[in-house]
Amino acid sequence: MCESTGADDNTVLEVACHDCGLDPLCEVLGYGKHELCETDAVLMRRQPVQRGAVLFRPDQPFYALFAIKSGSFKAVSVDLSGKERVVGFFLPGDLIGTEGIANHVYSYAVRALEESSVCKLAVNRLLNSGQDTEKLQAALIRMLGQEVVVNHLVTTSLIQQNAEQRIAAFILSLSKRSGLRGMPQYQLILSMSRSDIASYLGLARETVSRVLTKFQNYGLIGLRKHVLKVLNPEGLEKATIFR
Amino acid sequence: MCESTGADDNTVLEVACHDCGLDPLCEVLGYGKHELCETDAVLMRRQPVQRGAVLFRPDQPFYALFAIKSGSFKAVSVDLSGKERVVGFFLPGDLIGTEGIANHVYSYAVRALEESSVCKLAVNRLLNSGQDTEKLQAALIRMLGQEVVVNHLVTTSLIQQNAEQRIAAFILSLSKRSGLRGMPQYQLILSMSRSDIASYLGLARETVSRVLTKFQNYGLIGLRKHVLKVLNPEGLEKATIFR
DNA sequence: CGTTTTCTTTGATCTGAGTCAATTTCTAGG
DNA sequence: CCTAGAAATTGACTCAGATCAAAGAAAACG
Repeated sequence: MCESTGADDNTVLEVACHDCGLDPLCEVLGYGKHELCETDAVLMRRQPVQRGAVLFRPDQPFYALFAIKSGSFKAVSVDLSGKERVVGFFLPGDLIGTEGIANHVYSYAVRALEESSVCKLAVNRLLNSGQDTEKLQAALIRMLGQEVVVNHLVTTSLIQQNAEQRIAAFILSLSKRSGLRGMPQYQLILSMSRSDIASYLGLARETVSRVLTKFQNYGLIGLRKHVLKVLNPEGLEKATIFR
Repeated sequence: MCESTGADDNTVLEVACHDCGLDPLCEVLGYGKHELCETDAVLMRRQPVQRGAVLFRPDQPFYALFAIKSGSFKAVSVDLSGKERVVGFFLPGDLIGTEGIANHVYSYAVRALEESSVCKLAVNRLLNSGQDTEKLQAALIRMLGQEVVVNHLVTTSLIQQNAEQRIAAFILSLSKRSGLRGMPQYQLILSMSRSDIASYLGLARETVSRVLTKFQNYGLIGLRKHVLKVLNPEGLEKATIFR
């Protein structure tokens, strides 16, 4: 084994492979058992990533998919007017880079929000890997199909909602994703800044701040520094509905 | 041949197959040459659809992908609060139903906005079709990958924009899609109602109305009934940027 | 450890877009 | 062709959330 996570700090939260978005492919590849830490490996597991490090930049040729093992990332793209916008957050188990499959280049920059680790699948080496092509393709189809579903849900809900609804939905989405990946559902680390959240949700950072304190006053959440506790999930759920 | 488009009306605008989103699959299937109009066919081409007719409803089991040959459709879903929301418009060449691939059910209703025709690919019959599975899968991957790219673009842009920017971007997106599919780029038919546009963009229908007249006054577009002419594409492009 | 810089919160004000209401225009049906 | 109902436009008013401003809390760094 060559796991170099370093810290045996028990606060490091990792997804189990069977809860990860890349799992369909890893399964076909036998979890890369025979090629761990080889530089030319198709699947490289648990690569450490420093806080602030960049996985890839826009217009860089597509060469790999990433799955987050631990930590978190943000996706940033620069729009036509030159402004930076956060276009996504990624948590353990999430899949990064799927747009590159059709585009052949990445379309945004992805930056680590904290000390993290990723599994890296070198797609360009996949076809020469001697694996069963049909199974690989089937796995890719499952993953892409899932991606389409999730993206569409995000889109259609955010556009129609006001500030409170967006923020309630944002918190619940973090919470649900975390739970789905076998991690604590009601205790979240907001590793991104308020400005990042605001940019992602299309709000001013002052609004994010105000709504978060409002939610605290209502007892929906507890927030201390960057640790967010979901105290009343049903209440938050209702907050996403009423207008 | 058994093309039953009926009307030889030369105003009916159709995409050519090589401009269609379903083409990667149709190509593999040899465009269904040998099975036109068979009821158990894998690929059924140019099925006529009445104005107002429904292709599928939410929660209905996934069984087919559709590609629009002519006409237009809207996707409608009902949110948690019970309100109907337009979540997408489809033009000739667009692919409908991709979310069903992973979900196994459709997630919204799709309704024809006018007299239309579609090509229908019975996915459940695809695997038993005796075709080369590897090629079929590769085609599906290309299509899904494309879908991921397009969806993400739509999402991230709409959320950050004000009313004028959204409407300018909406018009340009219709225009570009139309041009991309080999159809007139600067003369569009707005087959959907103002309310539909408003619902899709997350605006009030009065706002859509006001902005459209503003754009007319600025000479960016010409609008008579449901025929929209893009008079100044660069101007519209700028309108998507400045805030 | 103190200093600087960045991030966050809170308050005051302003504005874009929603809502309500009244016409006007379009469409479908007889 | 006329008429009823639906869709679209236009105006007046209101309010959610942006912007501006300033103070307070954390993080970064020599």
